[in-house]
Amino acid sequence: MPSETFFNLPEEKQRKIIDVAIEEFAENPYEAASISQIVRRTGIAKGSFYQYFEDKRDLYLHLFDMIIQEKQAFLQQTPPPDEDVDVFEHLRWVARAGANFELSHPKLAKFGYRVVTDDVPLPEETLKIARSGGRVFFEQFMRNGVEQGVIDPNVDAGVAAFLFDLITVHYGKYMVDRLEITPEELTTSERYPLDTTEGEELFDALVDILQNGLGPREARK
Amino acid sequence: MPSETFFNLPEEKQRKIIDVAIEEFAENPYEAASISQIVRRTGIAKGSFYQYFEDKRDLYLHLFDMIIQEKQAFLQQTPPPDEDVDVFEHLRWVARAGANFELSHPKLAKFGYRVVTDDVPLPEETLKIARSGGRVFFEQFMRNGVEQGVIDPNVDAGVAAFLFDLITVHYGKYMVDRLEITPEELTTSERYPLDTTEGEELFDALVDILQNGLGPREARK
DNA sequence: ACTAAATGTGACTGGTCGGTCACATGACCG
DNA sequence: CGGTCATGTGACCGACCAGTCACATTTAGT
Repeated sequence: MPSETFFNLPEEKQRKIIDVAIEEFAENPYEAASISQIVRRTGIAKGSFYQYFEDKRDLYLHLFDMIIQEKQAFLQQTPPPDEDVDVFEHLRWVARAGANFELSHPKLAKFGYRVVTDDVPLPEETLKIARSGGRVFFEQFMRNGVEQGVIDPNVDAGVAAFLFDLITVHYGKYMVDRLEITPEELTTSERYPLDTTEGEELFDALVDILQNGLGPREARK
Repeated sequence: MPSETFFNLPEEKQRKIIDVAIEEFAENPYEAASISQIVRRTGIAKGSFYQYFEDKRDLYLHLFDMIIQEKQAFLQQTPPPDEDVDVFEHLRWVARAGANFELSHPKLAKFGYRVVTDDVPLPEETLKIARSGGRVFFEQFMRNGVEQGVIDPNVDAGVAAFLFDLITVHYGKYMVDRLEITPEELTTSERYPLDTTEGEELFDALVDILQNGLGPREARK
């Protein structure tokens, strides 16, 4: 936890420190991220930094908490569809919200990505939740779908959840590649670049594959 | 490229160095992996190391080459099915071969995983190939499937290739988790732990989802 | 204006790193 | 033997790191 001294700081200074720190931890693996760099780039003295934070890990944990909160706030901004709507509609929302977050907060997303892939000094329990959280969530998801009769009960729920989890973590990055969205567009445009015809089509394509598979369609519909 | 001096070394010493180095680069991000550690753990002098390799990067590149070769040799050991076999059968082979490699060479797989996720000093072109290679390969794969009539031509090939790529990179790890395979089993058992009934079922489950989707099946077959 | 508490500062410590180099040891050959 | 050429060695260099601390500066209360 940052010290009270830190929270007494003018808000602008707080933000500057946090922003620079997030950038540093987004661009470098935890071990390589450098406090010396952070203080250099914020223009504060090393000693001041250590009056705000106990140590490197303390800063890291604080950033993690902030990002969790920011992401939750972001997701609640476009609330999920009702529980009883078609699960595929729900899945579509999850994928889209995740991708939009990645695009509108690329630094935060990069940070989050490192949390689940790098070696990082979070409490063991937190790590487990962050890493398997998706799977647990999606297994429930599958049960809902089966109940609704829109998911075949013979499908292996674990494998499906594994797929969903991968998708939420990686689909945003894929879309950025594919739509050739430049960093400038991310910061300048007001609307989310995925809320376009092209973007919607990509979500449709994904959900379609998951729903109907790759096999030929003549037999159905 | 390692110097001739290195290749003149007794084979056992070469292997020891390589093994320790792979372990170091598998366990740590490139920046955090330490030459000092490597020479400490192999028991050679720092100076000797720098007679074998130009620098850290040189060692890294050499390891990368070795791993590529080893993986290719491994894959050719169980050759792919004929080109004209059902693409889903082919996909099954790809996923299975990848997962088996991950299980029988966990250190190499970890190393390879870092290549595609970490920041790593490979030549730009090599990196691009390593990272997008899967997608390009799988797009061809999709074309074959459409020709065979086992893949619906309306499916978005790019999105499907994206899915395949994710799967080959991550499915092995998922299976190890799910089957609760311990590290000992990996080193002691002679046969690949995935060539079991349970393992086969997991491959079936995956291919089934990709082929038929998650939707209810009454309408088909 | 004086004081005391809060905040700011950067040189410094002890450590690790990648990489070098002057020198020691060994192997082979006459 | 002596000589020479390949190989081995570890102290050392400069750079950077996380973290500390004695001191300087600012702020606020009186």
